[in-house]
Amino acid sequence: MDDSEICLSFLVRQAWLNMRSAVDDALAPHGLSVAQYATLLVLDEQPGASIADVARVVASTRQSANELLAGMERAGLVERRPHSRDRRTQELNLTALGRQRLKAAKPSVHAREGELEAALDARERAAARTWLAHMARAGHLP
Amino acid sequence: MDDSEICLSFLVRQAWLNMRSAVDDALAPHGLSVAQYATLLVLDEQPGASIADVARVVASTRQSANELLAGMERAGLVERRPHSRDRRTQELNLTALGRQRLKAAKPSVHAREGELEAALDARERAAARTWLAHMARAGHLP
DNA sequence: GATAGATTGACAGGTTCCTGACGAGTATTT
DNA sequence: AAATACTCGTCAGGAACCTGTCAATCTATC
Repeated sequence: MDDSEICLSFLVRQAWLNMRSAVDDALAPHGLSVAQYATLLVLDEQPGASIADVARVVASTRQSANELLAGMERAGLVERRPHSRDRRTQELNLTALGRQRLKAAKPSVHAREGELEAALDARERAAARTWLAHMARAGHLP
Repeated sequence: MDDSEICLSFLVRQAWLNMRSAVDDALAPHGLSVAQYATLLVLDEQPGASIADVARVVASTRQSANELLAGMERAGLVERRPHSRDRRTQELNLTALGRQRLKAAKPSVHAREGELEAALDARERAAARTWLAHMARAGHLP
């Protein structure tokens, strides 16, 4: 295939774009964007996290996370209240609605992703995962 | 394994973000952005392509490609002239400068990418490539 | 304790990319 | 030949994200 000439980065980009739109489609019926879904995932695993925490986990910036969370608060998905000990930060927590939406959306996302890689065998899937995990982390050590 | 809990898409996103910044660093000395480099690659392989062609290959839109190409024309990297047969479209071609920049930058990009996945063996790299190629194409059938 | 350094959330401004629409030109159908 | 349906490049406007900066606050060192 002619993809051998093309840069490896662009192959990763195409894969990401394609998966993103697939997940977006799966998320649309639940009224969530991909970024919002990611934020819900983070806050479900780390309740009480700060805006900066969320930004770090999703590899974004404090500002982007701030704007995103403002919208999510307006939608009643999350709740921000002052931190008990650190007066700079805010504690972020899922609301009941946020938890419910996440619980409802998660199977759809997993199903859509599984559907995409259904044609590949377990060995390739596992190898891809280790490859991706490495590429996501490589270059941060020096 | 905490990777099983996290969404697969986000792993791909992180890998793409990481590779993108690495390639960006490799490209900076040559005065090129990632998008410009991609466009140079496309026009080197398909001389005389139109704006819409470029947009299709890099999975972007005509408008984005148009803006990008306007800047590259200003920088003297590409040249746009009216198509000989179709009066709607423009023929895009690399200038001598564009070809020279591409030739100079390509080894840097390949070196940086190879450096990133240096710790992985050939089997994993090959499996990742087929996985990525599949994920970049899956879901276009319906 | 006091002071320097780092961190948090917010504001302004800019970049990049996208959606939607338009006129001009081409391809396809009747 | 005429009408319809595409496709082309481009303009207007907006969404998403980033950098740079700021005061307020916490942490660490002297």
